[in-house]
Amino acid sequence: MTTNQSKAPAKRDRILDAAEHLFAERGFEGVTLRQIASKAGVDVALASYHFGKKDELFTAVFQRRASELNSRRLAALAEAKRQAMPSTVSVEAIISAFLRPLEDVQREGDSGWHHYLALIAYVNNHTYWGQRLMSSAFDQLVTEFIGALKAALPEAPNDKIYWCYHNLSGALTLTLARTGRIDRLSEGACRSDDYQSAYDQMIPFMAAGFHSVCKA
Amino acid sequence: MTTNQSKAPAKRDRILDAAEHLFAERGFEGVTLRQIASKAGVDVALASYHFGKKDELFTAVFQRRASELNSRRLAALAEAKRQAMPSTVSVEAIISAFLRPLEDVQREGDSGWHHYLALIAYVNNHTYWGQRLMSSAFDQLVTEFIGALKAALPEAPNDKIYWCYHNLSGALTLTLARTGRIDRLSEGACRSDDYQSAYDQMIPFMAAGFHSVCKA
DNA sequence: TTTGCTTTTCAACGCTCGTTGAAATTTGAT
DNA sequence: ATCAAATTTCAACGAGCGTTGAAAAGCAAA
Repeated sequence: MTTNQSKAPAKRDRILDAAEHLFAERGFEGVTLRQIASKAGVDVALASYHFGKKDELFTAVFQRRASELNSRRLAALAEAKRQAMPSTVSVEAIISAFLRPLEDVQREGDSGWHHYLALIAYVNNHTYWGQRLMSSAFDQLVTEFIGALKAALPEAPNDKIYWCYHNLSGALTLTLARTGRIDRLSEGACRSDDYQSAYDQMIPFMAAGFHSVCKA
Repeated sequence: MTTNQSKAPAKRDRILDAAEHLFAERGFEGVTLRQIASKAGVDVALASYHFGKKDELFTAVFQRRASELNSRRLAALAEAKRQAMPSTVSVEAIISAFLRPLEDVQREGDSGWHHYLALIAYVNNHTYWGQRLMSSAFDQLVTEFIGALKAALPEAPNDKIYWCYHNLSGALTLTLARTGRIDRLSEGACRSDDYQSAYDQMIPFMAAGFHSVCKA
């Protein structure tokens, strides 16, 4: 029951990995514990033993990587502030610090991060889970970035900042979902899994949007 | 079996309404046919009689309002083109023609459109349903708007146009999902159901983004 | 090797699911 | 009023669900 240290059983993590993959692909109700256990090579009862109810497993999956992602994004924001010294950091640099860590973990990491980011997309668009999980995992981080944006756009009305962040969050969420729709619409000119191109254009796009809306 | 005309049984439509509401709120697997039938005040077997399998009911719900929405958006685009004559229509006017009809149906209509737009958000972020339903319902319309954007931005690279549309689509999708997240983040300064404010800022935001990315 | 504790499996429970065939009811044309 | 067709309900099916208590296996200290 204590947080296992040196001798962590591998099966517990394999359940988290399998659940991460399947929840991201098919959502909470679209996956059964038996499918998760089967993918993890484990008896179905083991998931209940380690995590309790199904929704507690879902929560555990979601929170597993949240703090590391927050650390990376905060580090990127701090680095942007350091580089901008002594002036204030630009909107473009803030957005870059918000997005590039996602590209990083997706590139370097195993497929776990890949599925985790798709899971964020699922949760962020989901009323029930979004209310419960997004706030506890990411509100503090988002508030930090919003504060930086307010400093970079001192004359912006308060609500405009949040609406602009909403635009950024929505575009990002659709990117993370990787539905393949842009691939079909563009007849192959764009690919859902081409994160670099996605962020290369998204950063100047969103910066221009912020400046356009937040000037008055 | 023929498409019923003058004397349509009301229960068939009540099933569609109930399914629309519940599918939009909880997704395909998050809703049972018994819940739908109960909400419609109807026996559970009636859904199968009218629509066949559960996924055929889902498809019927999604396609019911698609063509009217397409008509409204196409009319708005045609009107924008007419007003711009003899010059070409602006990016901002194109985006407005894409978004404002959504605001219109949500304002005038019964709650059916309200739930339907949330259902679009669900489908658009869903890999399985998105692949199947979005294309058949909306690809033709989107291609029409993309063509207008290409005409308004003649020097824009092809892939940049699609990525910009992707940003627009993502922000719109999160708006339609109405998760309430922006309400909490902004501590009430913004409201998820304030469509007018959402579109008022989204239109200039996206127009500035398009111009910024699609110039080279 | 024994002992105690954690991890894992086994077997089963009570429930709800989507679907269906047949019966009952409603409807509309004659 | 009759009758055939469409609609709606009824009752039940087999399957799969999440969850659980007890048994089995693994493991580390003595």
